Amino acid sequence: MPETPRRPVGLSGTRYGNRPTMKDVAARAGVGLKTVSRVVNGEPGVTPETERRVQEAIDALGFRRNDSARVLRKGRTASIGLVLEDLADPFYGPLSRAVEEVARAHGALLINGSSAEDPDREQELALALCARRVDGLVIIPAGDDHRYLEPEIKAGVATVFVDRPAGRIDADCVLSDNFGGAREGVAHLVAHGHRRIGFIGDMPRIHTAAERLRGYRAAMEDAGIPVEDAWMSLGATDPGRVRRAAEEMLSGPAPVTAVFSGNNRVTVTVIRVLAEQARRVALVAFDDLELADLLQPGVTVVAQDAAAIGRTAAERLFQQLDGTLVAPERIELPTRLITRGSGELPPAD
Amino acid sequence: MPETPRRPVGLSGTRYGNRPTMKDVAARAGVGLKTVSRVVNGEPGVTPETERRVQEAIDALGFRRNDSARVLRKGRTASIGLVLEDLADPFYGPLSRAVEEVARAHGALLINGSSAEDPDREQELALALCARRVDGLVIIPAGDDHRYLEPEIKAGVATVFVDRPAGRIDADCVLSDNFGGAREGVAHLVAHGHRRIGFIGDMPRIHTAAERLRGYRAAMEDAGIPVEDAWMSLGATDPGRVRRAAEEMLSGPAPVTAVFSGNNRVTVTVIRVLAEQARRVALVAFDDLELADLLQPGVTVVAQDAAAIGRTAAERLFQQLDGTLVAPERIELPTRLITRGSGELPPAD
DNA sequence: CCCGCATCTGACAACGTTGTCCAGGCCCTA
DNA sequence: TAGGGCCTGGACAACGTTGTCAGATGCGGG
Repeated sequence: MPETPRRPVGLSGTRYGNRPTMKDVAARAGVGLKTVSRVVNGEPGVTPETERRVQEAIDALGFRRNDSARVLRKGRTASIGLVLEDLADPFYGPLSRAVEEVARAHGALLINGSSAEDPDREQELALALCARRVDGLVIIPAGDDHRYLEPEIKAGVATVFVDRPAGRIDADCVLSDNFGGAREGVAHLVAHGHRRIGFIGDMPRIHTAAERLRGYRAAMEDAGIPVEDAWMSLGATDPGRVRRAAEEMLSGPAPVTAVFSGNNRVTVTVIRVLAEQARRVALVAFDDLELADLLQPGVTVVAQDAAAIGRTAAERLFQQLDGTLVAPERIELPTRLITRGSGELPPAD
Repeated sequence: MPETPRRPVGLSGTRYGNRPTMKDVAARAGVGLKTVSRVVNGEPGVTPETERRVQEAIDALGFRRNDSARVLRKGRTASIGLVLEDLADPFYGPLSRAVEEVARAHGALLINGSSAEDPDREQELALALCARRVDGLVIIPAGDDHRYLEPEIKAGVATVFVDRPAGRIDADCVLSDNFGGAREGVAHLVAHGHRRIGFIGDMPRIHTAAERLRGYRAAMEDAGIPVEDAWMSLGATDPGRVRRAAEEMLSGPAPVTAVFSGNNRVTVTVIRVLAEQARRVALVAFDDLELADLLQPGVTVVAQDAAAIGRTAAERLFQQLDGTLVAPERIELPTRLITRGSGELPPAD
């Protein structure tokens, strides 16, 4: 994605086009303004004859109700905002879709934006959405301080954090069991005889990355294996860096015999590197991949259910709006270990 | 994605929360309404001292400008709508992200919705977006009649169709060269000695599917190969159907020796089926896949550049809004044949 | 024939912002 | 010191809709 010049989110320029309003319709139909409103909204108390005249005028003028004005009057926008990291990431597509589906079921539209993992951009987006008066906000946090949302939440904007917890405020959040999933995945490798197990993850300032790392450490400790620094790579997930990290831990006198990959972006690079190795290196990856079962060997993964996460978050959001909920809660969804071969390879010393 | 109950897109319920308005800020700062507006919008003509007082009041009250009201007044929403088929589809993620990026560069937000390939839902969504007075609309059509948009376009809503052309109206559209790409892909198989080549595509009522089929036929005709009905499957792309179709054309006395797969959903199933076959069957697939190069053999694909398509469409949309454009145009973006092995397999008769 | 009631309709204010325009105060100059 | 111009600030209308409320109309019964 190319860097595009930034311009503050806001309005500019002049009015485009000229649309008929209810007033125009009323004039044409020879009725009052409110009668048009009644017809448009299907309210009772309009004679069939009057309704027909109004409907005709509507059709003739191509009138369409202006929901902006409606929003202003009613105070609700019937739209929710979704701030995520990158819509192009295969993990967020299904998540976003699930949120949209729930929103749709509640008659709401979805506005979304990508933070590109930039806390400032996350804040800018979230506040822009609040300025639009979205009824609720689903946020996949990039930053770790969300106090800027306090006035919004106080003002009634329903808010659910997803994938990573909110920072420095008390709010609903829906997470995967990153710790448990990673621990299970690494334990799986241990169970297949591995002791020198590498971990390649994202920057630990990202909650999921930190939790998965913690899971890795826990599993190793459970197995009584002291972890060596050379086995861990915690940093950016660009292919170059991951490749170097992988190659490094696969070389030397005591190379790792298995790798635990911390997320889907890391995984694709790791798979490439492993495919180039002479010896077979075991792999368990966090996040599922579309063709994981067709590779040789199939990739054993710790799968998150992105759709379930999105659905849960959105449902909770609307529960907040319904007033069903009282206290913020932290919901952790389980992960699922799917064995396909790569995680069951024995150590090749 | 589970089917969710439908509810018409619209507003309901009562106002949530109570937010401070400019009036409140003005009262607290002891200034006039318009002065607050000036400060909020960074307009000139306010003494530093007054500005400070206003800013204090804003911070104290947690005021945030209500963009709904602003929209109503200014007539522009600084938001564009994107109607696509399914956000969870890996082809649309990058496309959506590219549109968002361009929108962001123009200070606009992106509202998007999935049509789920349902024409009614497409229309419902598009009109809901128009009611929100989006400045522009990027549509990946599900239906083939878009006359319902005529009043909107006349009223000044910029509109660009993507991936498939508009139906029965004259509008900008940005497409891949589906015909050329498919023709090239099939010709590639012919060049490697194949004559019995299967085609598994989507329903021909979908423009891209029809074009790719046309490309297939053209390439076969170029090669002087009469196409047999048994070699073609044109229907839904659910795994079951695709699997049956593939297995059918791979059996019998004169099975196909190569398959051209019409889109990414078809491809994943076809790959599975081919992997189960005793003999090696060549494959060229329309649409690239994330791990295509890591499979055995690597999958030869005709790749579309989803990001470029999205970017082009969005840029054209904003050109419409700038008044730079005059007549609707049809833009076709080239595809790219990427050889990775599966398309270069010789026929195994 | 008139009253009461039910039904239908429309005038008007309000939502929160921005654009227009004018008032008042200040400073500078004659 | 009076007059003119400039700068700051505010009153008011307007954007297009919906909620409130009261007026108009029609009909049946007393």
